[in-house]
Amino acid sequence: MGRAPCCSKIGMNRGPWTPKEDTLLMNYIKAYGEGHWRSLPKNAGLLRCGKSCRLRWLNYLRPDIKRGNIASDEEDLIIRLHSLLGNRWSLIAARLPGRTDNEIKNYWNSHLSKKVKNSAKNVQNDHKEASKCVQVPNRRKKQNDNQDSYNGEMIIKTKVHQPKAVRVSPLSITRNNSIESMVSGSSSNGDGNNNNNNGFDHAEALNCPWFWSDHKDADINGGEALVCENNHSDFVNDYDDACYFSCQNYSETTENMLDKIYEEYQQLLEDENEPPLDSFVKSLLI
DNA sequence: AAGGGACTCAACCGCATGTAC
DNA sequence: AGTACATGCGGTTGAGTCCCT
Repeated sequence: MGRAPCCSKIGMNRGPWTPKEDTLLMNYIKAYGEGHWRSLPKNAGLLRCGKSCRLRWLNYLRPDIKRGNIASDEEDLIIRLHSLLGNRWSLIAARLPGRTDNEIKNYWNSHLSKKVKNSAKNVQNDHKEASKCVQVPNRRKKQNDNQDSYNGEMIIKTKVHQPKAVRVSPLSITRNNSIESMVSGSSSNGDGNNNNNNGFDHAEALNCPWFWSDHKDADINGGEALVCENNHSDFVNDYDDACYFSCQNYSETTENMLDKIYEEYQQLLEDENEPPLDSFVKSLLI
């Protein structure tokens, strides 16, 4: 006997969502917060599987979803993070504010994988051409083996770490965006039912390119979205303010920050005294 | 204009993990 | 400790659209 389905599919709507369904879902989440996905469709009057509702919310309806084309700096970061993390889409998405893992995965599969493959091919050809003319000393050659090019710039080719897919808790990625704090980790309160807003620090949010919340399910950057249970209205207002602020400042700060994040990843890789990437990635996970 | 292949992306699926009891 | 349920993740699918012939 196989695993029981997540919900009865009899009488359920499938396929594309209608605007009416979207409205029902948005209104419900606005009023009661997200979570409890299994019971949500029934309570919201939707003929949808809970999983489907969750996906629709996370990938499409969340207010912090960033629409529009992926910018070149984002693209660059995706490529670099993918070289480090492999197909860990949720981890990669966690470093790209407003982007969903699904979006990044699709973008990778439709655009970047080919682009990277072509770049690799070109580099290979270039190396072939170059080796016809110049004998590269072994040591130098070895160094070149660790590099790849993308859009004319050299990027470091590192071993792709592809551990078994594990669930990622957004809490493990702390809100000051530093690797040190990621490794040391901010602790979870372990409380799945958060009615308290005590984690939402507006001032702190305003100091971040995008804000981080202690609220277990309110990490807009970690693939999780705003949750507000009963006292949602104030929280939503704070959230909207923070979002507005983060959008305004995002473009000014993101590029440097993304580079910084990547440099920190690299630093960990290069520093022999530090735990290997495997440990680092584990430190991102609970 | 038609048709068919390529591409995109929302949605689905199965499995792994977390959590409550 | 064991079990059932809830949730998250990555792979895959398929409908819609675009583009070329």
